[in-house]
Amino acid sequence: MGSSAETVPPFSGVVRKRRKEARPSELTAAALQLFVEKGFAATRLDDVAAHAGVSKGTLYLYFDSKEALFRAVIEEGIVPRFIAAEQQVATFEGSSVELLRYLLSSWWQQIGNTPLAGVSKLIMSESRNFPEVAAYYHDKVIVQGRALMRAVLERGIARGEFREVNVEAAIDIVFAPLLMFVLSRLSVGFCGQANEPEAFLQAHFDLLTHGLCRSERQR
Amino acid sequence: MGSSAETVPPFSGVVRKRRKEARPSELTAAALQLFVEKGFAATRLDDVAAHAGVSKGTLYLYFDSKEALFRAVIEEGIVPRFIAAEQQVATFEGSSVELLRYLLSSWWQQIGNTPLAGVSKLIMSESRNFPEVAAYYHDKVIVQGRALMRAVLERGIARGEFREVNVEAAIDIVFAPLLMFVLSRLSVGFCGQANEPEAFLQAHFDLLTHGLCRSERQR
Amino acid sequence: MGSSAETVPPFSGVVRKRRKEARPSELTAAALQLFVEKGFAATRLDDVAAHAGVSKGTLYLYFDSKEALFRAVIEEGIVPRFIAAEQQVATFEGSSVELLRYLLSSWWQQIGNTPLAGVSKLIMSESRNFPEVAAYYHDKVIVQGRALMRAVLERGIARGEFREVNVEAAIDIVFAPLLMFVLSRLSVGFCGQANEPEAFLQAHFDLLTHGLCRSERQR
Amino acid sequence: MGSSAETVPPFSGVVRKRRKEARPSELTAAALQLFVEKGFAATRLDDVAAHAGVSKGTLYLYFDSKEALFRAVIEEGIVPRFIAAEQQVATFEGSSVELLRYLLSSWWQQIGNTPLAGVSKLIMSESRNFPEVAAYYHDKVIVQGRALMRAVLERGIARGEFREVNVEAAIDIVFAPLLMFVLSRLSVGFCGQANEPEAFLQAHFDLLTHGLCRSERQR
DNA sequence: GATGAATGAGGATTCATTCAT
DNA sequence: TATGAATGAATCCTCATTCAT
Repeated sequence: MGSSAETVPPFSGVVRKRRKEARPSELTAAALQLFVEKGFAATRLDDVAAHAGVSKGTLYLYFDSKEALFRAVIEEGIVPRFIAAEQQVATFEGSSVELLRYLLSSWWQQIGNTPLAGVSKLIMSESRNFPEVAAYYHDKVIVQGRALMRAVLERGIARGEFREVNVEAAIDIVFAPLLMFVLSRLSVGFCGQANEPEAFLQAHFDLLTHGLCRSERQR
Repeated sequence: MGSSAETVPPFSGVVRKRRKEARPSELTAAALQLFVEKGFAATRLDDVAAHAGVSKGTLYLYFDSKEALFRAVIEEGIVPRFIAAEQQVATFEGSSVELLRYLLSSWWQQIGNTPLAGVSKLIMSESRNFPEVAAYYHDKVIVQGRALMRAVLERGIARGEFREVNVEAAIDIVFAPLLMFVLSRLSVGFCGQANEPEAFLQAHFDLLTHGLCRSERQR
Repeated sequence: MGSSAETVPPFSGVVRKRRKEARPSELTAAALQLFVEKGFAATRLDDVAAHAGVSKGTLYLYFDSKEALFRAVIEEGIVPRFIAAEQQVATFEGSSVELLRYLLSSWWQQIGNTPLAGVSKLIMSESRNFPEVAAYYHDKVIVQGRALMRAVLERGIARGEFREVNVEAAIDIVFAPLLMFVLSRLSVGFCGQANEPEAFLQAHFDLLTHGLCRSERQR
Repeated sequence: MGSSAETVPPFSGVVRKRRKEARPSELTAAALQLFVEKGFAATRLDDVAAHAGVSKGTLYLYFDSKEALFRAVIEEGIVPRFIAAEQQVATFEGSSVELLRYLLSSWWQQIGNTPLAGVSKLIMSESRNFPEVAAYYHDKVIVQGRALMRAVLERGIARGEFREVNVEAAIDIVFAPLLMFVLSRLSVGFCGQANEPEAFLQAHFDLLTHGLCRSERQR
């Protein structure tokens, strides 16, 4: 099989590389860290190799090029747990507020508070340079994630729990503080309190559900 | 400094030696665009020069190095209109909701919807590579901006218009959707509807003030 | 001067990774030649690499910069054989004239008539541009060499063989014709007879010991 | 006028440049100083212009190129006083020792101890890069100077004042300490006592005429 | 004549990529 | 499979040279 797909394979192709299974995740982990820290162009493969404890040449046993490594980092960073999550949303029994809280909390624990959060920054920084990768990420993550949140919001509206808000906008507005918090952490204290995630999450949830205003007439 | 040819070069056929004063901002404008699009490291100075309509060497008449150009881009992108804004906040007569809307709307019109928005993305992407620049930006922009928003929120709370929220967190939460919207636009459609800013802003404001939930008991 | 393998690597098919230890001195040798010929600034690293039979980038595997290469050239060009020589001077049994002749002859054979002579020209040409390197050379070579010659002259004076001359000046005066001869060769026939070193050395020695004048009363 | 002298004029041509007379000697003086200090290639015309107190462009009013400036520096640095000197040698009445001393002393005062001394260093450093200039200098200065010294030495030998030395070698040997002293000064203390020219000259003359050895039998 | 902004070819340096071991 | 020496294209930066003023 190594014979055919030598040249640049289509990004979303199935068989990108022999030895795909053998790819040490140390390599992509090291790459993710450095790409997030310095950006793609400013990261040297020497450094990636050093961080992973291998020699420079070894990288090329597993990845055809720096760009292929980038793609692998993104691919590997995509957690396709959406189907399970969709199932949970569909069968959730509690209130929509509880469902929302559960979802945000899950995201934080499984992505936002892990190295995977870096993928978000990476996509944001590099998407103009790698449109196909960005498109891939968009389809696999953003569209899916938005669908999930859309389901939650529509559930709440349908059940009379939520107001009839602009759902498409609300999806982004709900995610935005989490993403900003994460991006801020990966930059250099973009936000104010990059140190108390729990309090921040709690405050976000509180504001989201209650709104800022004290009572009807203040609005 | 001649009276006429302040901005656009006078349409005399050839323009050798335009205005030495105007040149730098043409260069930083081109640089901002490309830095935002490709990132600092991936931007070639040749390209910057070409975009500005000058030759490579000309850049070095105004900036000592690529890094100095980056610094200039950030510095020039900092709008120190905070003092005036502070004054306005201090003397504002209307409700805090109106004040908040005014502030967000102003930011959108004067920064978010202009090329200056790129500076935010730039800082986010490159702050790890340029800590001093990031620190400078932090002091001049983030701290100031947060102070402004803090004043608004505290005003609302003091006047009984706003609930007693976690102010520090709220500051970030209020800004986050605007920033994400902007970052999304500068990336590749990170959010969903990167095309209807007004609706998005309106939805954000609505959600912010009213909250998601229909009534007290839903929460 | 061997006919065949001057430039071409030994006839094993390909020569990747020769001897990592031998490489640097091949590079400095090439660099010395070109630095002497063209001067530091006018020498292109491309040329140095080509002369050494490697590619441009290879230079940077061994030297951090062009300046580092220059320093290495000088350092490698320093022959610390002074201690042995000092010993010889201290224990020499013959006349001081013989000792002097021996010393000059040694210098000629071991330095003046070898590529190392180029180091002298290099130091002379570039010392203003590389003060620390010049200082290093001064300490390691000039001071040591002068000490050696001083010992010889003072020996001769002490033993009544030499007149009581101005020793410090004499040191330089003794060396000057040798150095000039060498510099002349490396330039473009600065002196007259750059072709008969032996005769020149002999004439210098003769003049040095006998003086120009025929007899006492001519002076 | 731009039509005629466009192309590279032969170096020794008569009409090299219009405006030759008008050439401000500040320019060549500044150039000489910097060429001697840094070498030709490492000297920036900006610096030359700044040292001369003019703008960069002004240099090109007087010299077609950097190389032309170099040529002018050398040309201007050549003191064609040899004919007068030859006359003096031919008609000198005193002893050859006195004549020799007079000559060395004159050289020191008129060249060695003036900025013109730099020309020697320049020629030595750059002759390989400018063979025609070196050839020109050789013909105008070295050949003439050697002829002068040859005349003195042959006069002394003919009159029985000097021993029958190897004249061609002796010429260089006589000049070498002076040149080295000068080169040393222009470098960075190549010799030992770059600070007492008179003593050095005296010592050189003493050694030259008397020789190093105390008496006949020491030799 | 004089200026200095503008140019762009040239050279130092970096780093992704290759390949013999 | 793993290595790291070697490569050379790409890019930053310099500076001699030009030319409109």
